[in-house]
Amino acid sequence: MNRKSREEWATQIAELEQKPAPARKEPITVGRIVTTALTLVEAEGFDALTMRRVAAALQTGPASLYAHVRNKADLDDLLIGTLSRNVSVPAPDAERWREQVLDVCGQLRDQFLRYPGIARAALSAPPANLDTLRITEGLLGIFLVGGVSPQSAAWAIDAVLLYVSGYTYESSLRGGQPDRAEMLARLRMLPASRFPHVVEHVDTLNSGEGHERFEFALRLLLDGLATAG
Amino acid sequence: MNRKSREEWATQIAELEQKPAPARKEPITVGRIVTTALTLVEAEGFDALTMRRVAAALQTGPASLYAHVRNKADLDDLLIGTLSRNVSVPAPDAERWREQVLDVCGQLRDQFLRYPGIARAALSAPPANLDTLRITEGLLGIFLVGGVSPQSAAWAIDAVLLYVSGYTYESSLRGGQPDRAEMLARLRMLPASRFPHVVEHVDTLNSGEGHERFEFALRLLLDGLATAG
DNA sequence: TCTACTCACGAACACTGTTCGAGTCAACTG
DNA sequence: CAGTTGACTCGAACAGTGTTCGTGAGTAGA
Repeated sequence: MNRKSREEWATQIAELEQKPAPARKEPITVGRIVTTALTLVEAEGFDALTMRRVAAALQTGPASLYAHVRNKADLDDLLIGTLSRNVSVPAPDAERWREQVLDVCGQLRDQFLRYPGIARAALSAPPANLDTLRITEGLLGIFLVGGVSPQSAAWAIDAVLLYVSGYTYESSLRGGQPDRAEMLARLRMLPASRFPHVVEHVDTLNSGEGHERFEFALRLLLDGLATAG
Repeated sequence: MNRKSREEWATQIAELEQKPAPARKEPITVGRIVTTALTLVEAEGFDALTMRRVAAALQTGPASLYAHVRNKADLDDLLIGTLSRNVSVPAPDAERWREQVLDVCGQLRDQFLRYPGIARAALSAPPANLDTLRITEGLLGIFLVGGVSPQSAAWAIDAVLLYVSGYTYESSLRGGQPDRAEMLARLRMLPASRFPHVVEHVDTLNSGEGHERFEFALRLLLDGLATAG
């Protein structure tokens, strides 16, 4: 029994003493990572989503996450997938196809707005995600039953989803009303000589409560579709 | 003459020796920073745009930039402003207002595509930038002369600019054809039971050469405008 | 009981944006 | 002409980022 084993013996005893119940830490899973990440984004925004912070919330180090998730980008995709799984696509109804599209887009919008800034991940996400494809599939069915040609439908879906992501991203950036008041004040300072139309319609430019702008843009797209075939 | 001054004396002599022509380094200006940043983005993309790399290209340290630029976000704004200054807005022509809008959007699109990924900065940029407001002003004039109501014009401009940014951002992410072939292959692997429409129209979904999708979406918006007033 | 094998994770690496404070130089002022 | 002011430069550092490596612990199978 040499010196070294004496030390080991001592540490063993010490461990015995100070570990009454380490309680077998609950194992890390992809699901736990995703839900932790989502609550983090919901509370503090997408910029606060950090491998380190997710790991800390799970009471571990960042290295532990990489056994379940390839990348941060991979994690972002998982989040978008989870959000997409929360929108329900209705069975196509030829009479109400426009409203159905608006409904799906509205659901997606609300999901994105609930997690501020996450739309950036949606813009960066690869389009071959299974969960987002489910939405594409559903929209495609709705468009086709509405009499839209496959070509137009495909491109329209692209445009519509792009708009939803862009809209929600912008919305979550420009957060509150103070920002809006500030911008109005700045717009009023513009010289009317160089910006005649902007100055004249400054109030109109900033109008639009709730999601009026959102619906307006989407209806524009859909109405154009109906006329163009 | 103590020890310290001897050292100073020595370093003075050494400097005299080794500085035949330090050539008075050209001073850093906002303009030099912006052009340096733009060439960097053009060559390596927006993700490579780093204060350190800009500083290195100017043969200095990152701290030197902060005397001319408040933030990295501030630098991003300057870049967007510079790009916006490169698009020329035509004098409104009631007969051709739709084509004029498409023209302006096309210019903006080409500017953004030339500097891959910079559209993200456009999405994050505050809307009260003087240079982007010049474009808004121009578009507003075109819409109004085309008989569009101020309300619709304001919202349509928002939608159109948002679409341009989103489109160019996505385009510069999904870079080349290998990516596209890969995605096509993946789409073909989908089970037709769950994704009937996607599988059936897989080729249509990925069609669209050049900027066909771009023009399609914008025309949809503008045509809808014409009918909706 | 011994051996694989998967998972957890401390430590480190190479980055990032940003600040501080000391130093340098040009231009205005008395 | 001397002196001071104020703008500019920039080395060093700080706190934070994503990611990898190697070690170690625990479980499952032979």
